[in-house]
Formats: sequence, C-alpha cells, structure tokens
Amino acid sequence: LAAQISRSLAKKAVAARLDGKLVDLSTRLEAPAKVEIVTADDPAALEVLRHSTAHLMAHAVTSLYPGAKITIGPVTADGFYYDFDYDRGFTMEDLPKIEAEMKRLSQENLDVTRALYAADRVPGLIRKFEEEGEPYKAEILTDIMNADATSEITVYTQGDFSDLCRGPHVPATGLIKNFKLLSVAGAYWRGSEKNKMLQRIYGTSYFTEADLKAHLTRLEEAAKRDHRKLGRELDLFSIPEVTGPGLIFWHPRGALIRSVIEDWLRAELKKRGYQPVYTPHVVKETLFEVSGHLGNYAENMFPAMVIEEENYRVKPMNCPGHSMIYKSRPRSYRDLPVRLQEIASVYRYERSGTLHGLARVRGLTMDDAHIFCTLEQLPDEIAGCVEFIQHAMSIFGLEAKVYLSTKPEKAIGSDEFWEAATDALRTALERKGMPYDIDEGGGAFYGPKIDFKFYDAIGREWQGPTVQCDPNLPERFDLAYHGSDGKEHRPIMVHRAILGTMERFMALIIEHYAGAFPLWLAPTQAVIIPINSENDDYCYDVAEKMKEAGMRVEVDNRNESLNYRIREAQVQKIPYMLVVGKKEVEEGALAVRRRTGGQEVLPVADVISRFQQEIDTKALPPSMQPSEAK
RNA sequence: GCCGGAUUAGCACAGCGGUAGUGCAUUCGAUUCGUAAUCGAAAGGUCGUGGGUUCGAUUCCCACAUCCGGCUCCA
Repeated sequence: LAAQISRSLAKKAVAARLDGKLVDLSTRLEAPAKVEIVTADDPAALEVLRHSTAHLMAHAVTSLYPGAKITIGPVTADGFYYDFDYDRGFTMEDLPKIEAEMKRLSQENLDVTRALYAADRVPGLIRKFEEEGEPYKAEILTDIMNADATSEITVYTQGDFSDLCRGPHVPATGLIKNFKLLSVAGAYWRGSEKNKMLQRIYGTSYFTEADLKAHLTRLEEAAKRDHRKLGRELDLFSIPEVTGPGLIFWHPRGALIRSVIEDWLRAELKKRGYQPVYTPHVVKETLFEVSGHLGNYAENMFPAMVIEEENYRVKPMNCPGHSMIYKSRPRSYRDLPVRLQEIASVYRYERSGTLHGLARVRGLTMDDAHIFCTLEQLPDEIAGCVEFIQHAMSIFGLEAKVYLSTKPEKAIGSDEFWEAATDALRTALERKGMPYDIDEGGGAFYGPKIDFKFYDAIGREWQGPTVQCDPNLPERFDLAYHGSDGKEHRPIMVHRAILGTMERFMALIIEHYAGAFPLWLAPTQAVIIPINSENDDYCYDVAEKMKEAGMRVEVDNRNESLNYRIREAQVQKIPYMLVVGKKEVEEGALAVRRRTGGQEVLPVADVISRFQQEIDTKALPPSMQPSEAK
C-alpha cells in the first residue's frame, strides 16, 4: 500500500500529513493512515518552505565560503535564520552573493532527499560529520544519543549538501523562489554567552512574489511607526548623548501624554483601595543588604556613592522602600490587605547593548505597588490585579500574551506556598477568562508570577504588566501582623505593575497608535487656523471658550499659507483642525476638519459638545471627564 | 558585555586624500491665502571624540563614545 505522491500530480504539494503529523512527500506509507496533502495555502506549508530555504542558504554559504561550518537553522515567526561558524563575520555585502547562489541552486531544482539512520548507525554518522569538519553537527548528534540511545536520525541531502534535520522539507529546491536575506548578526552557540559567537543570517521566504513584497512593505510601514522616530518627529522626548544613554528627557508633548495616563492611573488606583506613598530615590545601602539585592542584583545597580563615610545607593526597585513603610508600625490582620502604590522612578545599570529607545532604559518609572496580605487573601488580591490589567488593556486597545511562570529549579520557600500561590494565579486568570501559556520553571526564585508580554511594530516581545507572589522579602524584612489568634504571622507580598513602566508603555502606545493618539491623550487636541489675520480675534475667543471646556487647543496664526498650516497639523496628527474664514466668523461657526478626513461646518457650541462626546466617558473616571460647556 | 554596521548643520541625506553641499526646519523680507509644503535672502558645520599614517585627513588605520540590527541578560 506504499504510496508515493507524484510531484507531477500535485504540483503545489509541499508536504503531507499522516494522521495529522507533518511529513515529507516522499514518506513511504507503511500502514493505513489518513493522508492529507499540504499545499502552499496551508499555514504549515510556509514553515516547511522557510526551513527548506534555511537549508538552501546553508547550502549556498558552504559552497561560496569553504570552511564555514553549519550549526542550526530554525524557522522564526516571519522567516528563518541559520548560524554559521566562520573565521570572519558576514556583512550585508555578502548577502546578495549568497542570494544569487541560492537562486542558482533553486534553478537547478535539486531533489531534496531524506535518509533515515537507525540508532546503531548513528555513531558512524557522528564520525562522518567529524571527518567532514562539521563538529557542531557531531555535537548535536552526540547529545541526542546521550539523551536517548535509541533515537532515529534523519539527514536531508540536496546536491552536495547534507544537513542533519528532523524535517520535513519541500521535495525539491525549485519550489524555493521568493526569498530575501535580511540581516546578519552575531549569536552565541546554543545561546550561551560562554560559548563561541557564531554568524547568524536572517531571511524570509514566501510562496509568491506578492506575499514576499507585502512582507517587505509591512517592515517598511512598521519602521515608520517606530517610537524613536515618532518621538523626534512629534517632539515627545529625547535622549541626549551628553547626558547618558537610557536616560529620558520628556518634552512638553510627551510629558503631557504621560501625565494624562498617570492621572488616569491614580484615579483607578484610588477606586481600587491603593494608598499612595513616596519613598526616597537614594538610601543607605543597608536597605539593599537586608533585601538581598546587593547579594543577587548588584551588577544591575548603579555603584555606591559615599556621603559622610556611608555608602548610599540609587534604588533599583521599590519593594524594599515599601517594606519599610509596612514595617513602620505594628499591623493587625484587620489592616490587611495593605496596598501601597507609587509611580516611582528607579535606576538600573542595563548593559549598553540592550538599551532601546524608551523600551529599555536605565532610568525607568514603574507604576509599582506592593500588596501585603495573608495567604487566604491572595486569590482575591491577584484577581483584583488581573482585572485591573485587563481593564487597562481594554482602555488602550492593547493585546498581550499572558504567561503563568511556575517554580524554577533554583527556588526557595515551601511547597505549600508555591502550590497555593500558583493556584491563586491560575484561578485568577481562569476567572477572568484570560487565555495564557505556562512558562514552566519561569518563575522568580522566590515565587510564581504572571507576565504580560506586548509586541512592538516589528513583532519584538516586551514584558509589561506583571503580578508576582513573594514571601521572601517579608521574611527578610521580618514583616508581621497580629492574627486573630493573638500570635504574629508573616504576610505575603504581591509585586504588581499594571502598565509595566511608563517609559516602555509610552513606547508601546506610540507604536500602537502610530503617533495618532486618541483624543483624550492627544497633546494638542485641536488647532484653530485663521485663513487670514482679520480672523485672529475670533479665533482667540473661540480658543478661550474651548479651554474653559477642558480642551487642549492652540491657534496657529503664523504667517504661512493655509495649506502649509493644514499640512503641519496633519503631520503632527492633531485630531481636529478648525479653520476660520469670513464665513465662519459671520455664522459663529468653525470649519471642522478631522485628521482622519472629512469636513463640515458647525456652530462653536456643537464642536465643543461633539468633542466631549468623543472622549470616551466610560473610559475615564469622573474627575477626568471634561466639564460642561459654558 | 559580545558580533556586524553606522556616525557629515536641529532633522533627512549627498560627497571626497587637497580645509564641505542639497532639501526641510530656523531668522529676515515680501505675500493675507478656503483645507497636505507661497516666493526670495541670510545664518547655521573643529564632518562623533582622541591618537596615528601623510606634504596635507571629513576621507585611510587604531582606540573610545553613541546609535542601529541581533545575541546574551532582564534577581
């Protein structure tokens, strides 16, 4: 019953599924199974194609650059990469040469064949790789056999190129036509800093030219909404070289947006029973000896400064400070939970190569809070945090990937605690109907946590909100409360951030909105543009009225053409442009142009009431809603 | 921190072994305009910093700083 699917019969076939398992088209059918042909429009086909493109690239590289050793070449979210060990780094100039060689190998339409090695033949294979000067392949094989001595190994061959690989692959190189090599980078062998750095080449591949072009266009579009570019164009912030990397200067417009978000946060925090506190930025380093940060986190802290023979440190975290406030007086079980909140700047020494605009900085402002509670209160407290985060995400229209991170190998604390806390986290997510993945062993050494990860314009992952359970700091600070039994008990501490940090969150929403902030966040909500200077007084009167109604409005009566000023407002992504000419003055009206397009002439009072309706009143707490028009 | 690349006016970019140029922004002048750039002029640069090669370096070489893409890290 062995069935080999003829390539001529299924030109578009890329791979097949046997009982749901992805296999090569050349697979021999040894028992009855449900057979399904995977064609180019199947999402799985793209992965197969990209993996095969990675092989094609490795083939091209080994033929162009003798001595380049192959390692691994997996598929990524939008493409693939392959890591090589070569005595010089590849540069962007090498990529066209490699692409040309790939094109040539594709035109040869080499068969891609698969060879299966039973366990007893693997030692021979290892020797073969060693003899051929491919030590990395030999190492991978050795590790596979050490893990399971009965493993079967497959090797794929196209022309004179062979690679150890699980597959599946496209049946012939001729199917690989629309690809692009994108960048070169260094990457450590097996991801460890201690190992040799390899040369990585990234690329992507599609079945059709149109898909490839669309992808490249998407990358260009994404670059346009890069928060570093928009931050300069919209005059939101700067990071001057003279004042140091990773330290942000917020300009008036950026600071305005940030302060509106902080006002929103404070109102939400108040509703949820958080108490605001303030703690010092610089403290004697004893605090961090007690917290254990000097032992475990010192390489991420700014070095000590000496004042009157005492060492002081800039804080890298707020939890020790909040612990001091908790500890400042005896606590009763009746006081719990205690929720201390601070939108607080901390400073961390992040390694220079990791800094990235607002998204990764050395001076960061956490929307931090620490909840001190009993183990019994933990589920409700965590559910409250998850609900808060969910609410915030809905306000900003953001989506996050949620991870529940469980007990790592190196952990402290009792099993009872880990179990109860992990359970509380899981229950909270399920109660709120939040889909999540488990990050097995990804928790902090002191406790499990929930992490929310966001994606930037080009798909990079950034951690934002987090909820962490921690019995360790209460222990270190000897925190206690008097229980109803009259005895002293230890509270649990929950670390949580709703937005993450203000810096990273701003980066995120700048890219999310592509700089076109919704009305409630827009630094300038409306600009009034007189057509000529005769209308200036009317414009100032209207502006005054609008300011009284809570609008952030400006008059642009610069000596520039109307077109120029419209364009300027459009480029600055100002939501409303209000043009005033003779007609509007006579009618007590405004010619309303929206940045999204559309024009209409409305009485001033109508413009104000429309504006107030457009600010989503459900999203904002009462204290922030615009006041009634006067 | 590691690998590769980059650094020229406020911004975006040309250029080149013989001491710098364009556009926008800025300032000034003209223009008073009906929905995405009015015209003209002026001003603006130790060509990232330091060292070397050279008769001469913005250009070539080295170190450092910063940025970009990755890697690693992100108790």
